[in-house]
Amino acid sequence: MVKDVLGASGQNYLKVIFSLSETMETVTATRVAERLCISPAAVVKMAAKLQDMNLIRYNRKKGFRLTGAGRKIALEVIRHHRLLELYLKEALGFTWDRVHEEAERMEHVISEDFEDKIDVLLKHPSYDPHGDPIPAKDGTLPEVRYVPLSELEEGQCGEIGRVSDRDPEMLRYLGELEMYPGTMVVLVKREPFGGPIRIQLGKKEHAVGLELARSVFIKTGP
Amino acid sequence: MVKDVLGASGQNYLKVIFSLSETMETVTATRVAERLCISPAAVVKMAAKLQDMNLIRYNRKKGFRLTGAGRKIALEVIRHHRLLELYLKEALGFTWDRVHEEAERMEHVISEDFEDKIDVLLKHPSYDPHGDPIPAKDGTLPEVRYVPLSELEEGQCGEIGRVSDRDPEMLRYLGELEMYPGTMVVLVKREPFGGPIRIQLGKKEHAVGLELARSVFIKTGP
DNA sequence: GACAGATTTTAACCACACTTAATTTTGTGG
DNA sequence: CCACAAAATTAAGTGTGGTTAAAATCTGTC
Repeated sequence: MVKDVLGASGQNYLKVIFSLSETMETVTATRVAERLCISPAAVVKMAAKLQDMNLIRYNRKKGFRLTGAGRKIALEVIRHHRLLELYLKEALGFTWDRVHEEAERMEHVISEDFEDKIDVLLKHPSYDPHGDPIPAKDGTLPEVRYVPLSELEEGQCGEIGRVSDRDPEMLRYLGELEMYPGTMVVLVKREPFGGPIRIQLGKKEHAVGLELARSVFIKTGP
Repeated sequence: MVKDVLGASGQNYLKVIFSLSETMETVTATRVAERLCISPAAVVKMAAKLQDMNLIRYNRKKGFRLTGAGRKIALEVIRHHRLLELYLKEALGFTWDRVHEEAERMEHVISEDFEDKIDVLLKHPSYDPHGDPIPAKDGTLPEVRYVPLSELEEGQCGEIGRVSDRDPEMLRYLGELEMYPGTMVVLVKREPFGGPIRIQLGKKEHAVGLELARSVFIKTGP
């Protein structure tokens, strides 16, 4: 497998660079460092190595960009991660707030054979439990463009497309509110001055904080 | 988990020391080095560290001995390994010659939660696909004492208890011969001068080499 | 009891992936 | 244009887990 030239650490850099690229135009060393919880110095050092291996382009101004080879590896790792998340939930009964951590470790050690087997068992799924798209084996990634719940207009409704998987606490809370991908929400009212956002789910109404509303992404009209 | 004070490397030392102890009275640094495919020097160095951590006792004469804490960790890792082997075979359809390698990497990253979940799914199994006993969560290990097929008397028969899981080639070959744990064999004749051993399985007779016969272990009478 | 040949251990070194601290670069307000 | 803070980089050091080569220690034989 292409990625096997790299240790778990290098794989994580590529994965993080890829996902940061989806949100930001320029991915700086400092951003990567924050996401990986390491020092910027370490990132700069690894950057040189990854550039030598032709997996990324890096310069101060334009930040990190993945090369074709780098992107390929990033997608392989992300595919592992998301397939594992779904597998842990569906086959082993993990709750959705626990799958991220477990997948984070397993993604670097499973073989391609393992990957293929769970892919078949899950019937070639396209989305993980948090609504993130699972890259196909050929590197294709379903294009999704959601809008944060916090950006919805008052009265506007939509289906939850995905939720941020980074904070288990938040996931547990979202679970209590039954805010899963696929659920319909209506933004009832946005209280002013950083106040909560009132939303309706089915019959129930809830008031959720801005931080949470920024971590829930809505599939708006076609 | 107790073992989490150690990296994958340290865990492997304990695992290897444990399993070598089952066969040999004194486990020397050189034996451990061979098994781990590293230099004896590396083993001696790690030995000092593990001794500091109170996981082993080591001296030139008596070799390696696990302390209570060391044994506990070794059994945790072995439990992971064997549960994973069985899980990979039963739940994911891996063939028995491939499970060892995969489990070898996964055993160091799965959580206790993962362990518990596959244990339940497999209905608290006692043996892995090669017939090796799976340590219980409390550190209990079914006592098994088998005799190598190569030691059987001519005409003696018995049930295959376990086979060595180290060589995938051999496992594939054993699979072709349908020599799985649970299968009954009769030693028909032992050809002299390091010659093959003729055995009978069901209706079929085979001639197998000494190396193989030393890797298959027979459950003899009670 | 000396000595050859294995083992075992020590020593010096390497790669990896991080750290902190000091330095350099860069973008911006005054 | 200059100073200054923030960001990026370099430098030096750490811990882990390996290597090879040389030194020390055993072991068995004559």
